[in-house]
Amino acid sequence: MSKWYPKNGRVIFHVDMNSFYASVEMAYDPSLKTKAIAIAGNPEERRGIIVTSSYEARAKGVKTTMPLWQARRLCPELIVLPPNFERYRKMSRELFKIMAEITDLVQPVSIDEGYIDVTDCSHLGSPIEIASQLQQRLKAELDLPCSIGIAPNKFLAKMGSDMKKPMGITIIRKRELKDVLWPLDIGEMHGVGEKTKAKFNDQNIYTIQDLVDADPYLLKRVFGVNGVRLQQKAKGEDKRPVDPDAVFEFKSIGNSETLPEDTVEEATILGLLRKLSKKVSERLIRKEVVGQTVQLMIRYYDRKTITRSITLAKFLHQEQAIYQVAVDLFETHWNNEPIRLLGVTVQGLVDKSEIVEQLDLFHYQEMLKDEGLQRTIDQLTERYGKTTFKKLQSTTEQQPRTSFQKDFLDDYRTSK
DNA sequence: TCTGGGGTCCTAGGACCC
DNA sequence: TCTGGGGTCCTAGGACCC
Repeated sequence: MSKWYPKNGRVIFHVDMNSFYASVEMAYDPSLKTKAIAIAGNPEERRGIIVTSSYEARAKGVKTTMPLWQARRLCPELIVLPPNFERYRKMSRELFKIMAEITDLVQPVSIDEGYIDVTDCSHLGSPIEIASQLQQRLKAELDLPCSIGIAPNKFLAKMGSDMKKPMGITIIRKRELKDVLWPLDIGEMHGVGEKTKAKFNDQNIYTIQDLVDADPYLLKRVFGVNGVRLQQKAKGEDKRPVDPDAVFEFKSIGNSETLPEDTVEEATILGLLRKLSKKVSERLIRKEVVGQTVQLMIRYYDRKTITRSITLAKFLHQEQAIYQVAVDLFETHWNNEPIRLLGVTVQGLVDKSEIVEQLDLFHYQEMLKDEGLQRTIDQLTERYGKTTFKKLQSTTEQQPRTSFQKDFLDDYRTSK
């Protein structure tokens, strides 16, 4: 083992692509290099925002999430491109393929960043040599710049990759924390956003050092488990492993869309719900998963946002089924005020192969449409309670075992 | 002329079970 | 007839990240 590797402990990389979407566009069209460019959702529409921008644009004050019109005012020569996600996904696959040549222990965390556990890669050189080679390869073969953080755990590696951009390599060692990490503003910490920063400030915590020194009981009381966890990380402790399989463990799949104009028009609304349901269904089917909960999101004209969801007795993945539930939720919960955005998400995902019972759409239709049956279900729900009713309904449809279940089944059949 | 779209995780309250 | 307390599931909302 090389002397570069600690005897105990790990060596983790965090690889972060620099202004990824803009860099991909520049790689495709080199004439864009050195120009101020930005990727913005729907450049034609009034509600576009900056998704990413080149360093030239950033120099003019253009920032991510800034409304497009504001960016154009700051930087009139800005070249605005619509996002080409197909292109970015393809590039993403290429760069993770290159990372995977180092080791299998690669965990993508988003389209443009990932962790690599190189603890057992000493045969390839020192960590800094491996990182440097990786960075050069990504630049040479894909024409994409990246920054790499090297540290004994994920959190510190993540903080490291953020410190030198573009094309930086930063090593953070445990013994250097007090010099390189702790002086930073608490808001710089990964996992601390605007709200948490303000809350920390209320407790007289302004730097990461302050968090390290804070009373753990106070943190637990005011911030819950998150406070304690953040303090652990600030101290440089983070045991989370690099998990190559995490990327396959989807928990939800959803699509949402802002309307060109706020609307109360049902035809427009239902049209969008249809479109969103279709998109979600296609993604579920492509990933070979089914879900049990459908969530509808409504954002009103004043940005007030509500979510309403329902967990079904069966799993679903088909467009028509998702659409019906979404419409049902919509009809029930819409307050008739103008709508800005709609979203449809399917949660509680399970591999399709794990589901014995296949969902049939008409089961849900039956429940909704057959008035008589619906009344029966309502009555029985009232008699047995909602949770119990659902449970009993599914168990007794197979084979009742307890006397309680048998009684229920009698009720169920009689009233049916 | 404000502020997109894809997610994850945590919390808190209510219903219900035992 | 009144009353506990632990645990799970479901739902809604919020914070955060890229």
